[in-house]
Amino acid sequence: MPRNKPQQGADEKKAEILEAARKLFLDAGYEATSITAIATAAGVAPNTIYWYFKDKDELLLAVLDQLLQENLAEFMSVIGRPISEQLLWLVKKLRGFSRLISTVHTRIHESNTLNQWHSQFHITVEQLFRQQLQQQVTGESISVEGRIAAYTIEGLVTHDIEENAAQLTCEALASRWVKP
Amino acid sequence: MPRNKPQQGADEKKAEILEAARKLFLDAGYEATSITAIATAAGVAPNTIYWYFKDKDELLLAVLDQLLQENLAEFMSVIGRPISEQLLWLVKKLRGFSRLISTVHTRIHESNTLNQWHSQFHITVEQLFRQQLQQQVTGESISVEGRIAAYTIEGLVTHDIEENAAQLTCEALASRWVKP
DNA sequence: ACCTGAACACCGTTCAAGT
DNA sequence: ACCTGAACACCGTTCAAGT
Repeated sequence: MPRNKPQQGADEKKAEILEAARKLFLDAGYEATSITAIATAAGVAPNTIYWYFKDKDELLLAVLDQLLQENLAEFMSVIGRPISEQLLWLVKKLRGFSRLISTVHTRIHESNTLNQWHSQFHITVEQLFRQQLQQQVTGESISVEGRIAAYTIEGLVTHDIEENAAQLTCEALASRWVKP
Repeated sequence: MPRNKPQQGADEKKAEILEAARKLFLDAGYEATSITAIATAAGVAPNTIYWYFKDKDELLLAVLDQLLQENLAEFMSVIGRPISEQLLWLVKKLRGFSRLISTVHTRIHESNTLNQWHSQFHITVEQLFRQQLQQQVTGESISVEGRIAAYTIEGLVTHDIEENAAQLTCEALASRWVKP
């Protein structure tokens, strides 16, 4: 005997908590954002959050999933352009999440689920690179080139250097892949 | 009128605290290590630590300084070898500190002194690369190549992939810098 | 099913007091 | 100068109790 109206407003509440967490995580960073702060912003008691999310890490995971989904779609639209432009676009885009990216790398060692998410993320990203490098690079070095690109971009993002230097670096990366 | 014996055993105590912190930070990570745990390992009361160090970040800084000094000297001895070997040596060496490296990147946003230390560290490292690339790469791209190398190594270290993949990546990096 | 008040164990840090 | 007991404000999380 199924319930047709399980609860109205419940999913909305969860969305509100997630939205509050997202804003605070991006603005102040994961570490500096307390559960209490999220609860206050969402208009609930702190422990209410634990009805919707297992713990603070699962809240982070939900935010990451949301950000990934949004920006992956956006990235697809830029895929036709020259590779150096794609790379620079990625760097600029990811700059907004640099704090969170560092947090993920740190919390990998404390949260197993976050570790899995991160691995899956890199697999996804490197597959994207692979597709583009397929016609430009000899077979055996594709995975290596993908890694160099991924790590360099990660470095450019998390070490926020000047925009000009980032552009030069992206061009240098792309120039590696022109066919002889 | 100078004191000749300012206090005996005082510097030793500080060294003991530092040693305890270093071991715990490397074994369990900075975040998972409480001041109380360090104090217990050093045989003092938790608040005693604050007589020797301003806060937990300054303790981290002291550990980093110590590790840097030791391993910089060690690195000098490998400087004659082929570049790809140097890179792989670096990766293997830094693997032992990967947790701490991630922590530094995260805490940059919370601690100003740590931020300064990190900037200075990258300047030092890139200067080392620059010296070696000087004879192999055209002048204008030296800083870019140094950055790619530094970030790739950082990625190899913090994403602990298989040793073989790391080696291939180091060789690919080095092969970029052979003179035509 | 959904939400909360109260409590728990812990955290980094401070302060007044001891020697 | 060096060290500590006690306290402070806070943290993420749990639990019994309410609706």
